Amino acid sequence: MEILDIIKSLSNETRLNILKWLKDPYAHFPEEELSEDTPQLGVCVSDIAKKAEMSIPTVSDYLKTMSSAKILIATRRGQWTYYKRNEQLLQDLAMHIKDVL
Amino acid sequence: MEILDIIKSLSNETRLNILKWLKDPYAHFPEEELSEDTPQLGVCVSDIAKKAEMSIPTVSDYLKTMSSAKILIATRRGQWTYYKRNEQLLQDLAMHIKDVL
DNA sequence: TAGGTATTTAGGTAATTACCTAAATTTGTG
DNA sequence: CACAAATTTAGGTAATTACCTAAATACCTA
Repeated sequence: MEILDIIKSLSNETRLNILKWLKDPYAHFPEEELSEDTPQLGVCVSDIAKKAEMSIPTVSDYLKTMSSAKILIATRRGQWTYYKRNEQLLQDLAMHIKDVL
Repeated sequence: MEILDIIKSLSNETRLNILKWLKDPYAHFPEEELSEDTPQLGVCVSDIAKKAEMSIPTVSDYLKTMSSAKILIATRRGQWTYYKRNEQLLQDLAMHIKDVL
């Protein structure tokens, strides 16, 4: 766990919001963008970009940064890339801050 | 707790190191820089700057940033400003990441 | 009050980050 | 294969952050 990369990937308001939205996609994305696979797969780049009101390339890069830091998990399915949270890493991060930092 | 400011104040390697050094000053600073007051007061700016091998103004600014985010607590004592960790806030941060983020 | 030490503030440059648009790539489909 | 949709990559500019030195301030003590 590269703590500095993880923290850096969280040090931006939009990225932090994305993380929160993905905690409960059903509460934050329109119904027609969700499916039964949403819990397993997460949400695709363009839907997240729309929610963030930012350009797709910017958000694509944010998501890539966050998955490099292992905060998000990417799944390519056809032409779509879905991103979901890495709950395990977030719990590890909390424990690390609690005990190590 | 302004989570974004807290995370930003941790998103730099030197600032992260300072936080760790202050967790146990006796393990990280030379004996002659420590006293019986160290646990209550923390360590002064110039000693931290020396340890970080960076200029005093830079470190002074880092420490100010961190205490604005409430991660550190500053105590002015004569001509010295001592900084110690805010353990409560760090625990709150860990819980916030665990439960809210 | 004078002079010394610790710190902070001001002001600067270099590096990094935050975005964007345009172009390239990947994948599905007729 | 050609074309369309989703994404990524490239390449750019503006804003922010990371440092530094010099100057100003705060506080001590003779």
